[in-house]
Amino acid sequence: MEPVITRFPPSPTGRLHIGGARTALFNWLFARNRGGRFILRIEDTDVERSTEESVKAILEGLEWLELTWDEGPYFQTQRLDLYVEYANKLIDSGRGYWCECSPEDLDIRRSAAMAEGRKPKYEGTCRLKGLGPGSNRVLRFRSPDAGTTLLRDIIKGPIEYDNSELDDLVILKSDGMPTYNFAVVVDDITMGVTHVIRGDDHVNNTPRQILIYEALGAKLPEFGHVPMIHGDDRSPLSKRHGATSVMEYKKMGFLPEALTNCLARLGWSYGDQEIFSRTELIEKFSLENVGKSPSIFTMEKLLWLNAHYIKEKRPEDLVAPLKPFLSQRGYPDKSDAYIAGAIRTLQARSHTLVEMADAMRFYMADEIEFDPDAAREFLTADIAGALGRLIFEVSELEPFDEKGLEPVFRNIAADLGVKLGKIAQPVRVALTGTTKSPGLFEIIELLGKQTVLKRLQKGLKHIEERHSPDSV
RNA sequence: GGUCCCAUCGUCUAGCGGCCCAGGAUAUCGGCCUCUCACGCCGAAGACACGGGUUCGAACCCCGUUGGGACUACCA
Repeated sequence: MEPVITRFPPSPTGRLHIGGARTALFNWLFARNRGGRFILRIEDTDVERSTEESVKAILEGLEWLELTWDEGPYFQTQRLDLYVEYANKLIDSGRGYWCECSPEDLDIRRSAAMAEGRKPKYEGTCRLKGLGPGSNRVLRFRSPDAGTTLLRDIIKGPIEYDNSELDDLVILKSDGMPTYNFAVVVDDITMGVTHVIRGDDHVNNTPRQILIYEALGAKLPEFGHVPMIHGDDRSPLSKRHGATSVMEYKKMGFLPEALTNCLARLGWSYGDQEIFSRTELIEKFSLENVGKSPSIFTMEKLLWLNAHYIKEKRPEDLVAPLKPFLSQRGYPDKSDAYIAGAIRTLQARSHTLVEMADAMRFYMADEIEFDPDAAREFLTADIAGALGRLIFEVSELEPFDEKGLEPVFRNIAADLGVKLGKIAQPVRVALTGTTKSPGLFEIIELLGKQTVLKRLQKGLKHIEERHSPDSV
């Protein structure tokens, strides 16, 4: 069997967005699954809108998702000779001709046709003029007037088009640049692409492209059109639906494996399985299991998957990805081991690295603030005695660890005839400033005796000040 | 307007004529666990867009309707 070659051809006019990332992922997975090659090609023939910054942003996104390419990035603007060469082949075989119609003129004729209820297609005005190249002239592809073109789509099945629906499309613009439909074909032919896996929005371009393949006498690749991804109102995904670019998800504290897993399951499925490791994805991916209907992208599943991967990772492996979020919050530096320890207690409680970094404040900051509501409810006079005894016993405790801590608390609670929660909550507020946190004993051990005693004393002081006669 | 595509719980989906009065996941709600919050576990509610066919039998096949989407550029 001939080796599989797939490609991802973004146009550098923006960031790598969710839809593009999924297309890239599918191409990458398909190539990896079949032991083939994956090519990255930058389609920058729209010189007006293409930017180098976008190229960088797209590469950055692909790299973050670890969608490594085997060839490229190729740039279409560096392959212009090739398009001219293939255009000449078309001219020589009578399938290409120069056209002098001005865009303005065409516009007028198009809207006139629309207004009269006719098809707004190019009428072939310059077909027989026998024009040569010249300024303000474009090269058009001579499309057949009759017959049909069949697209055998791996995902959607066979689709037949009447050639009469297709008009003579421009293949070389007046600035000498090739148009999309022509450049793709030339590139895919010359790069040996065997499988064109792309978004649904290209289905209707495909018959035109097939016609060009045929006119060039080239072998057709396999086509697979994956359904679009929409926003929650079923309209195309756009900024108003929230984050659309892949790197925004990194900033929101998502792990690349979570996004990858999520994207893979948008449109593709493997029975009832939801969680896929990278190798599993490569192993199990196939175009046969790609669905036909468009899907809506929401963050619900992504959040769940992200929580799953955060939970699953070794704490020490989370340190590096978490650090940017910690320094972003201005926390003082701590050792990696300490951070890893904090992560361990927060893993099951965090959906994103942002959440985790926020929750980590009491571990990192030197001073903590008491949440007013929490302090009012739990830092009350009736537990001052217990707190005092706790401070004493904790200061005496050696070794200072979870195992030794728990009995201390339980004994005090038992002596007072109350449940553990009765003293646990005030202590929690004193240590973390809030009523929600990881397990008390693991917090205490990690924080260390000195910090714990300091915060407990501060808690006690808060109670005393609150209840002293001269305060209200 | 024309051409093309799509249609199962709110969402992602399984289903490829009988295993389905439709399964999983997520989200929601309830319970359990418990030092709080989570996690985890258990449970509840929740869908075959509609109308016609075909067939002994249809979520699955056909036609139509409706609703979405794509394309219709010297954008890609």
